[in-house]
Amino acid sequence: MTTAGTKERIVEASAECFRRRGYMGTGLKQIAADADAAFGSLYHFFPGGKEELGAEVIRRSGRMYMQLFIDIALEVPDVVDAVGRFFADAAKDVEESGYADACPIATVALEVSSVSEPLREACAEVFESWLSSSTEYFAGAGIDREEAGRLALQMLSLLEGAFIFSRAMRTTEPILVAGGAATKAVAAALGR
Amino acid sequence: MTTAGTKERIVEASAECFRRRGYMGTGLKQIAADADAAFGSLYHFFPGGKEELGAEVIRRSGRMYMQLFIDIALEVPDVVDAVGRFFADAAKDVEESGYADACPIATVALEVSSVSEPLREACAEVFESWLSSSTEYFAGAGIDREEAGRLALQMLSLLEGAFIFSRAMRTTEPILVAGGAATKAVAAALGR
DNA sequence: GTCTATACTTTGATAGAC
DNA sequence: GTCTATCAAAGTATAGAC
Repeated sequence: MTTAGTKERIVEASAECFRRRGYMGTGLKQIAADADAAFGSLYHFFPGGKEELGAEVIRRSGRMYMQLFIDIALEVPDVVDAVGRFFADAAKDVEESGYADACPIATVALEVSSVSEPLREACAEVFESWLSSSTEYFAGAGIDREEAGRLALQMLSLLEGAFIFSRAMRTTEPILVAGGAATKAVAAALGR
Repeated sequence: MTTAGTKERIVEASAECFRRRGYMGTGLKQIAADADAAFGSLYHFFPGGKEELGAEVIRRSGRMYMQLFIDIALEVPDVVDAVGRFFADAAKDVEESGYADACPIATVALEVSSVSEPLREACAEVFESWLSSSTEYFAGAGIDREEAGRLALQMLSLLEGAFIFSRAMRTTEPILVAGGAATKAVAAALGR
C-alpha cells in the first residue's frame, strides 16, 4: 500500500479536470494545484509538457473506463442484463456527480481530433480497444462476429451521444432511453 | 443581397472555429483574424465578450443544423429513407472536411456544460429543439408520441456518438453503422 | 462602426537553487 | 525530486482616436 506518489496524483488530478472541463479548458497550473504538486514536478515527470501528460491521461482513463464494463460483465452473467446495468450505472454516476462525470475522454477527443495528432491517436486507440473488447464480448455470447462489431459500435455511440445530451440538459433520460435501445438491439441480435 | 456584414462574418468565423477546435481552444484574436474584422468590432457587436458571442453562435449553429434535416425531410418523402439520407450525408460531410466538420455544437456542449451556465443553457435549448422537432416528425409519420420521443433521442444519440468515434478514428464507419441502426429502429417503430 | 494601442491575466514552458 | 522565479506568448477585455 503506497501513498499516492506525485506522478500518480498529477495524472489523477488531470483526469478529473479533463473529464469535466476538457483539455483546452484545463491549465497546467490548475493541475499542479489540484494535485498538490510543485509546478516543476509536472515537467519532471512529463518532459513533453501538456501533450505528453494528456496522452498518458487519455490512455489511462480509457483503460479504467473499460474496466467498469468488464467488472459488470463478470458480475452479471446475462449479456442483455449486463448492458442494461452498464447504462443504468452510467446514468447514476452522471446524476450523482451533478452532470459532470460522464465519459472521461469524449470531451478531449472532440477537442483534439483536428488539433493534435498524438492526442487524436491516443483517443483513437482507446476507442478501438473499447470496440474490439465489446465485439469479443458479444461474439462470445454467440452473436455473429460482424453483427457483434456493429452492435458494439451502436452501443457505444448510443452511450456517448446520450452523455452529451444528458450533461447539457441535466437529465438522465437520454442515458436511460439509450440503454433501452441498446438492450433491445442486443436482445434482437440474440434472437430474443 | 448584402455582402456579409462584419457581425455576420464574426459569427460565421466563430462557428467554424468552435466546431473544429472547440470553445476553449478558440481565441478571440483568431476569430477576428479569420473574420477579417478589427478586434474592437468583436466587443462592439458583442459587449458581453466571448460568452455572449458563444451563446449566439450556439443558437445559430443549432438552427442551421436542424435545417439540414428539415431539407432532407421535405425532399425525401419516406421517413426511413430520410433518416438514412441524413446519416449518409453526415458521413460524406465529415469525410470531405477531413474529419473536422461533424456536429457544430457537440464539442462546445461538452466543454461548457460544467463551466458556464449561460452557454450550457444555450446548448440545452438547441438540443431540446432538435428533439422536439424530430419527435413531431416521427409522430407525424404515425408513430406513437412517446415512442417517437424515444426514437428521436435514440437517433440523435447514435449520430452524436458516432461523430466522436468517426473524428478520432478517421473513418466514416461509425456514422454508417449508426445510420443503419437508426433506420432499423424507425422501420421497426413503423411496424415494417 | 472601424481600428489601434494597451492593460491585465493566464498560459505553457524553462532554469536553476535546494 | 521539489520548489521558486521567471519568460515569452496568448488569453480576454477596455479606452479612445478616427
